[in-house]
Parts: sequence; structure tokens; C-alpha cells
Amino acid sequence: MEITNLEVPKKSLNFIETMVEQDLKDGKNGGRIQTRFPPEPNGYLHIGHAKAICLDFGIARNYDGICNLRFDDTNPVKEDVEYVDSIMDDIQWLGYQWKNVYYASDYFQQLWDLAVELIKQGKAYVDEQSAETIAKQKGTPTVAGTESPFRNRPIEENLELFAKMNTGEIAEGAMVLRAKIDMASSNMHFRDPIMYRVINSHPHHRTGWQWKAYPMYDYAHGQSDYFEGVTHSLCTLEFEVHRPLYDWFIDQFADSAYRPRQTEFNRLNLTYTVMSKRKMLQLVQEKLVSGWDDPRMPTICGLRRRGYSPEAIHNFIDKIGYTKYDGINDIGLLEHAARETLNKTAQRVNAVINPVKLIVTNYPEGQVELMCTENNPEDPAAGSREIPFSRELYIEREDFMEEAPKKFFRMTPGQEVRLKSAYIVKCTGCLKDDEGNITEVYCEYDPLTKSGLPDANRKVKGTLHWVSATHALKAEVRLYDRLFSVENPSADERDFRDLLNPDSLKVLTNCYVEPSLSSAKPLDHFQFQRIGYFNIDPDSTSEKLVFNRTVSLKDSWAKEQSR
RNA sequence: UGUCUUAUGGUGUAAUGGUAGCACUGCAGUUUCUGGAUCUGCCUGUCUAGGUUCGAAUCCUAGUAAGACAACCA
Repeated sequence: MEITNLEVPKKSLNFIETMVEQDLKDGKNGGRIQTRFPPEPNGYLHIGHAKAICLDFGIARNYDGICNLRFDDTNPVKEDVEYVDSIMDDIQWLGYQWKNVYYASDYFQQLWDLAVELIKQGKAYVDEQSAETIAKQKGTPTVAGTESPFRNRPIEENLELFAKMNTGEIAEGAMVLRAKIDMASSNMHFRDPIMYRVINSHPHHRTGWQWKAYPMYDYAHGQSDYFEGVTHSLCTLEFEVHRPLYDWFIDQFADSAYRPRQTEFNRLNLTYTVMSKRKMLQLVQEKLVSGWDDPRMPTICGLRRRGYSPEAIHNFIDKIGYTKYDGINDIGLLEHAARETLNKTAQRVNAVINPVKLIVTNYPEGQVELMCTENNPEDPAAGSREIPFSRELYIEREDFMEEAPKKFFRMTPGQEVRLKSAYIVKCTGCLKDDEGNITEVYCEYDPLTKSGLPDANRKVKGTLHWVSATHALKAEVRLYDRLFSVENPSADERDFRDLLNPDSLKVLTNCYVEPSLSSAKPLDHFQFQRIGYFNIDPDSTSEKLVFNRTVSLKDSWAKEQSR
């Protein structure tokens, strides 16, 4: 008998999926589903874009549709090919493939022709007023605007001037083309919006100096959607007020029942993070971070370098959902998604990041034993490996206390602890230098408690990680923490640069890791046992290993201590 | 004194007129050769006031609060 998955609860749909399914049911647009991801190539993609990418590409994937990548490159002043390449890399790294790559600049001629058409219909005009005057005439949300004196100039004159706007004869800022709609509209975007402006100071990254007049977003975006056959144009909430204009432009030219439809969802806000391109660019340019891929940045490349896997990011995006409520997500949820994903996949290794020497005084000098240890207790298929044990080891400095509180289950004189995958040892004391710093810790091992032997099953409160002093590899470890010290930097009145967390990066240069790590490659991720998840930084070389901390393990002892 | 949008535990998100659920966080416990992970339990919520209905988080009205919109940016 066929077993159905009746017990598996159906994941509830978000409001956009609900709409898509309804459209499909209604046979809208011939049952076609087409989305697009429309970045402007003026910056690197961040986790907020990942949310949009997962929606745009995910809808297409789940409903048998297509998703195109379209660069919204209508402003040559800000855009650059550098960004085009990184954007494509990041999308693919997230696991998506577009059907086609398009550029709004592909449509410059088509858009131009349509604008000419609009002028001929008397629905657009060339305005010669300054930007300031136009802004002043726009009125305010509660006060109607006033009409431009150029609003009713003859169609022939408009056509002539519009042509000149693109030849270089007209100075930048001297003229614009405006749609003639309604200067008294309660929607500010209807007060004769600008369709074209002159830019002749910058070449376009694809069309060079060919165009001098460039279309504005409201005109270009919707028409591009229309040209391509987009059915669902998904964007963030701040474009809600633009939607009537989006529809207006399409209504001017549509020649069939097909209509792209814009739907807005909430953008991603994260605590202890800024998500604005402008602020991120400032952090990079002012060298407050090491670059767009600084592991503290919320950029996709930053998260990648930090050690986040695409799965971890998908896991996070799945948890936060899509709604119309503009809230702020706890970055702890992103960190949780990383732990949850990495826990199942990360190879466990021993690394001591703040070392103190531990000498097993009754262990034969010169002897080395290879201890067998699991690669990942969460994944039996991950197998096991051997790690060398010897008389002189390194353990974490914090794992020893000369005078310890009752609940300290680690190394302290007279107390037994387990050295993971090796022996149970009893601490016998320590050596201090003249200033009272602990330089060596001593213990004795019980040969009958080697892992795997019956006596090893003895209950011991604490288990410590360790590396063999002579076999360990020296490494640099970069401990990253939240970039900002306040929960919502964007809502803070102070300059966001004054809100940076001074402890967001700590570099530890005197660390030791187990020898198996010699073959690790950049971006390989690991769990440093009892410490956290780490990956290999691209700066790493075979002479000098460099690790980044992705996220720490939950630490209930630290919590206990901070009470 | 405009237009548009939103309001469910501390945070995010479900419930599509019919028992307010899930995740994160927090707390307590279980278990453990990672003070991790696992497992269990607990705390905490429908903005307010009316209305429609046998029945409202859901529909209607009015308030309140929050956000977006007045770039030759996207």
C-alpha cells in the first residue's frame, strides 16, 4: 500500500505564493510565471538582497516559471562593471541560475521610441526649469503643486528639444522630459514625474557615450518588465507608492491583456547591522572594514568569507518569511541558522586558541600514541581520524584554574577531567613565573582510561580538547563579533560610525591546531571543538594558517559565569 | 493636516469566519567522551472602541501607533 505523506504538515504559503497560486488557478497571463531580479550594479549584494533573490528565483523554480537577471543600469554616474561580476557570482553561489541576463540599457532605444510616442500624444513635455524650481513647484504631500510654464509647449517643439537632449547640445541639468499627468495628485509621484534627464559627464558602463539622455527608474523599470514579459514584479515596501505610476506607464503602451503586476514585501532589517548601500560603501571607503568582503559585513561575499554556507543563508531566509510588516529581525536568528546548518556538516577538529602547556608527568617522554576520534558525532558517515597524543600538550588557558568554584568542571588541582578521545587525567598543580602568570599545568594520566577501554567509561564531569605540543600547527585565528554595538544603528541619532563595536575583531596569533588541518583549503569549514565554527580565510597559506570564526558555540558556562 | 501601507508573546512568523500554533530568545530539567548537539517542560501575544455574525486575530466603521512618499537615485 502506498504511504502518503499525510502526517507531514503542509508548509503554509506566504502572501506572494498565495497570490501566484491564485493567478495560476485563474489562468492569468496564460498560466505563465515570470519574475526578475533587478539589481542596480552600484554595490555588492547583501543578505537583504538574498531575501529578494530567494523569492524571485524561488517562485520561478517552484511554479515552473522563469527568472531573469536584469541589471537596472539607468544611471551611469553610479554604476560600474565591477559590480556586475560580483552580483552574478553571488547569485550563483546562492545556488540560483537565471534564464537570461538582461540590462535596462538593452532597452534604451525602445524606451526612447516610446517616450517619443508619448510626446506625440501630448502626454509628455520638455521642461527647461532648474531642479530646484521643479522641486519647489512639486508642492508638498498636503499642498498641490503648480504647473510648469513649459507644460503646454507645442508637440513639435518638445520633439525637437527631446532629440537635442540626447545629442550633447543640451547641458547636464538644463532640461528634462516629464510626463504630463496631474500636478495636484495626492500621490506625489503623479505630479509630472521626470522620465528623462541629461547625463553627459559619465560614460555608461555598457553603451559608452552613445546616450546623453537617460530614463528614470519609474519609467524604465516597469517598461522593462513589460518588454520582457514579467508576470510578477516583486520588490520591497518602499515602492508601494510608486505602483500607481508603474501601472500608469504600462497602461499607456500595453497592447494586449498581459500586464506585469508589482507586489511589495518587507525588506530585511537585522539587529546590530546596517543594510544601506551608502553606509556600507562608507565603511569600505573609510577603511573601517577591510573591504566589501570583510567577514563582519552583511554582504553575501562577507558572509561567505565569514564561513556562512549557502544552506545556512537559505535556512535563515526560510525562517524569517515574507510579509508586509516592516520589522527588525534578531541577528541571533541568523547565527542560529549558521549553527544549525554547520552542526550537521562541519568536521570537528581540535584547536587551542589561547594556549597553556599541559605536561602529563607520568607519560613516557618521547612516546606518541595515535588516538582515534570521530569526525562528526552528528554524522556517522563522516568517519573518524587519528590525532597524536604525547607528554606535552596545549590546552586552553581558561580550562585551568588554580582555585576554582564548585561548578568548574575543568582542570584544577586534585580534580579529574577527560582529555577528549585520550585519557582521564588528574591535575597535580602548575608552575608560575615571577609575575604569577601560569606557564605550565601538570597532570597524571591513568593508562587504563584510554578511550575505548572499559575504565574510560568512568564518569568525569569535564571533557577538554587539546593538541600535542610537538605536532600542532601554529595558526592565526580571527574572532569576529557583531559590527555594531547598538541594536538598531539605523534608528540611532548618532553617526553610525560612532556606533561600531570596538571588539568586532580580535586577532589571535598564538594558536595551535591539530596536524590534520595542514591540508585544509580556503572556505573549508570546521567546528573547533568546544569553541565554535571556523573556516579557512583566503589569506591563509600553507606556512600560516588563518581561520575566521563564523559563530561561537553556545556557551552555558560563560552564561553561568556572567550571572 | 494629504496619499499609500502595516499592527498577533521580547523578536520574527502561522491560523484565509470555527480549539491562537511554530521558530528564535529566556528559564528549568534530561542526556552527553564538546558546559555543543539531543530530548522534555515552562514563561510570555491578537493595538483600542464600536458594529456584523451562532461564532471575529480574520469582515465593516472610527480611533491610536508605526512606516513609506515631496532625488534630474534605484
